[in-house]
Amino acid sequence: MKFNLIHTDSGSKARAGVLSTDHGDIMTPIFMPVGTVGSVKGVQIPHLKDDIKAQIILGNTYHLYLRPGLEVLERAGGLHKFNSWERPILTDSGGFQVFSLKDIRKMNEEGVEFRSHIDGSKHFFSPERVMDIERSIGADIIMAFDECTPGTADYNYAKKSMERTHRWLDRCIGRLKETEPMYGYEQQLFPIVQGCVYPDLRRQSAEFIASKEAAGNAIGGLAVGEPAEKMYEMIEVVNEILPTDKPRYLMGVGTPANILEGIERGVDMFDCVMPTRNGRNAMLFTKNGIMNMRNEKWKYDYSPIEEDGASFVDTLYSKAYLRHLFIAQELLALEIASIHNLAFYVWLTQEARKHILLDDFAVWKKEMLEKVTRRL
RNA sequence: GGGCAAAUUCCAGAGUGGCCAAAUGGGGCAGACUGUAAAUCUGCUGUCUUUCGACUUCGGUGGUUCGAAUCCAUCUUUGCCCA
Repeated sequence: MKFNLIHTDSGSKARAGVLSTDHGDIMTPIFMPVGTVGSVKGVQIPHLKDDIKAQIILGNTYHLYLRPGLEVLERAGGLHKFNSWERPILTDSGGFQVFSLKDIRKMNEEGVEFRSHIDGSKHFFSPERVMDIERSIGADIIMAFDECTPGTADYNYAKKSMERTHRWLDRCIGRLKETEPMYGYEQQLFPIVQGCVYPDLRRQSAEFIASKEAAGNAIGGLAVGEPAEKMYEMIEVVNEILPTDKPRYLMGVGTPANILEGIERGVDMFDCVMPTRNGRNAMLFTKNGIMNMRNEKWKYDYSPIEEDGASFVDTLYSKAYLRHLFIAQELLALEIASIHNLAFYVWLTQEARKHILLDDFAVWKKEMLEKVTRRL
């Protein structure tokens, strides 16, 4: 895996680069659609590839481990073969599930005991176990097993949690050294910076993570309950320390505005469920603002979903028609909205890249930010 | 022609003397959603008012009662049954 930093914007910290993997290149900054259980909900591979122009998608270790299970994935030859996505894949480790499924877990130094949200069965994840599972899934980029600290955590908890994430990281690295990729291509571990909203913890964590000299580094534990301004401040603190010659991945973020702010502060990779989940709930993101497609105001609006939109769905279908599909609870509504939002998100990051290369990112971003946050 | 049953707020449908502006579901309107336990969840949905509250509603009309969607009379409409 190689990261080639092509240009850094002169008016900001925004960067354009190319991350090369055995499944192809990724033009950063990039938005990565989330495909938790091995599918980007509601979107078929050809649309993902040719229309949305996704360059890399996510999968989730916790979910794939529970269903379909490792046996199915291994016999398929890994997740790429199983879901027919031949481009790069990144797997999250289950660290976020430790956070979001907190009612059905027990955590200690060794790892985390979960109850399956599907059938209640007991399972145990340790850093070593998670690395083995990520080997079986076979993603190009595999995330370290961390604890995603809530944004509201107090200093002491945040510190302890961060230190445990660091110890777990060493165990992840150790395990990967003992094992080999299963399917003949490279897998690289991205460690995760924690530290909640406390600048000194974030600095400490960023230094620890940077010292591991991983192929790429992630910033976790943001957009989990803290104010957006805190998040931006933490990104700045961390990116002061993380190496410039490695990609930086801001996990789970976010709104189009969050992404623009992240890029401006030197983030290269993003993922978020927002375009798909909110899309399924009738929220459309466009370069001119946000639309709730269930609103009555679109009832007789036969204009395209988005003029000059990033996807074929934008001009093929009208606002009134898409509204009708949502009101009638037609499956097609979910598909159209998901395709639209994902295409917009990928377009937004690739457009940012274009302006970084033109060296006018800061100007473009300011204008875009204003448009993208409007409510239509 | 005779008999029986029923008419409730946008729809369906509870309610059978005061706790009823009226359950519940649907529909409608709006909001939330950030490393996906989410095609999910929340709020509002007679009128006026910021709230408190006031006012008008349960097919029509007229009664009984301190008080009626609920009881009585009658009319209208609908459904079912018998000729």
